[in-house]
Amino acid sequence: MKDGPDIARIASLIGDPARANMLSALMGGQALTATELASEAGVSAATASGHLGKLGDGGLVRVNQQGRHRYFSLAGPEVAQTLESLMGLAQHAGAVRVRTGPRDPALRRARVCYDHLAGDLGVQLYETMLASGGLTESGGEVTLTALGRDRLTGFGIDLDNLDTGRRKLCRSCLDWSVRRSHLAGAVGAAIWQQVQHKGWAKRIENSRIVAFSARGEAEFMDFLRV
Amino acid sequence: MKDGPDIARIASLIGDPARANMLSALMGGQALTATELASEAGVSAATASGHLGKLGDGGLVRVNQQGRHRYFSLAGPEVAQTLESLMGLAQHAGAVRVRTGPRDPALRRARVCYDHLAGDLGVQLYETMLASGGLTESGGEVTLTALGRDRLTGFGIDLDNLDTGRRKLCRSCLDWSVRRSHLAGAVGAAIWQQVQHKGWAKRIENSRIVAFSARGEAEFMDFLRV
DNA sequence: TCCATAATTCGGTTGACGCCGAACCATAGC
DNA sequence: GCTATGGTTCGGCGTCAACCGAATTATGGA
Repeated sequence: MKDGPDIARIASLIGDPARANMLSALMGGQALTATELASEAGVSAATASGHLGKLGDGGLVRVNQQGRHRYFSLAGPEVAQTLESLMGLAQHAGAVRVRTGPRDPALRRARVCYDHLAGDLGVQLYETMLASGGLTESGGEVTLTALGRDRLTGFGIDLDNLDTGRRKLCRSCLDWSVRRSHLAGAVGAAIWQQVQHKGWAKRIENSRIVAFSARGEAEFMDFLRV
Repeated sequence: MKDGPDIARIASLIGDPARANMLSALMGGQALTATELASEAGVSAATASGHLGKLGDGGLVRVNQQGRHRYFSLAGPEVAQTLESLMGLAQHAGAVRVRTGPRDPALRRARVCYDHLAGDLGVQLYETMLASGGLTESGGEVTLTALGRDRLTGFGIDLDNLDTGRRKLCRSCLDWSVRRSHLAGAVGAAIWQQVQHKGWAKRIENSRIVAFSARGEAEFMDFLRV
């Protein structure tokens, strides 16, 4: 009633089913057009437009005009993190959707979280990088070591180009399915890009699930073990 | 529309202003009665009762019957963490309440977050414990070292009694004002208990602000420096 | 036993918001 | 220029949920 940020305002933004569906869809990390989001949410284009306006005002999504298309994406990693956090709560409260098909285990194994890898494999990546001394964590801050930089450069990631200062290089993000952290931030995103680029894995259409090829998964595991 | 936890359900629970006020009040960590929460939210007892029922169904609050009073508290640390996360977003989106009085700096300096210390001092505690080797962090898991256990025992905390397995001993919690982590979990709660017990600080009535005495703050700082 | 206080349940009102269709603006391509 | 398509704005409809007062059920104390 008195102090602190106005939490109800943005929670109610997320609290509408149509908007929540849109945000969930955007958790895939891709920018989507208004009509795609409308179909994702199951509402008409007019309704979707209204919702997207509100999400924009609330600072939850960003717009990117491109010709006559308007591409929407999450406003930033903090938004994605909050959404994951909410998913964790919902999961815990047993409020999973009825439609929990056989795809669910795959979702737990590997999925895309905004713009980086999550699920079992994402957590594994993060933890082995810590254990092998490529990353260090202190005070909630995650940083690359010299060793880690070397290894990523060898993996084909151009770190100098990444470190624009606009976005934190490394960040830990709590995983709703595994309940441990995985690697987010610019480096997390770059790794996911590279994994796709090498053909090790790709996203399943219209889903957050990441499918590794047999060979890709083996190579990924090798990369972890180094 | 299809997969994952039902995020809209619980977000809409938090999204109602009256309920959000109640939850914010419970972030103080104390259990409050239904009437106290009603006045906190500015609604009638009847309305509050309805809200509390919903919050209970949604798994966000726990009830504790004591005589003819029913004490409500947050269902767990995950709930508190999610709320802080939402506050961070709201803060970032500039959606702070109009009523940002002079009390705000005090809130940033030291406050109680559910059942442990937050704000500048909370973050400082966490970071010096990491830096001095009392804590280690790995894969999002925070653990006490032998050194850390010694120091806490010397501080007057009975760790054996704390480690019931029911609750994680250490956990990092993202701070919405400082945007870095502070120490939560059973140990975080115990430290806050002990700080109060030693008379170093106490909560301001009906607020999350923690007021350190001059002497108490000095002693706290000494404790950090060891 | 009886009264005061905490809390929930019920009925009815009201306002807010999500929804759509249709009309309207903008861009791209011919 | 014209036309197709993406997107927003407007008006009106319907529903849902928050709200309160009053009645009802517990509990504790005199």
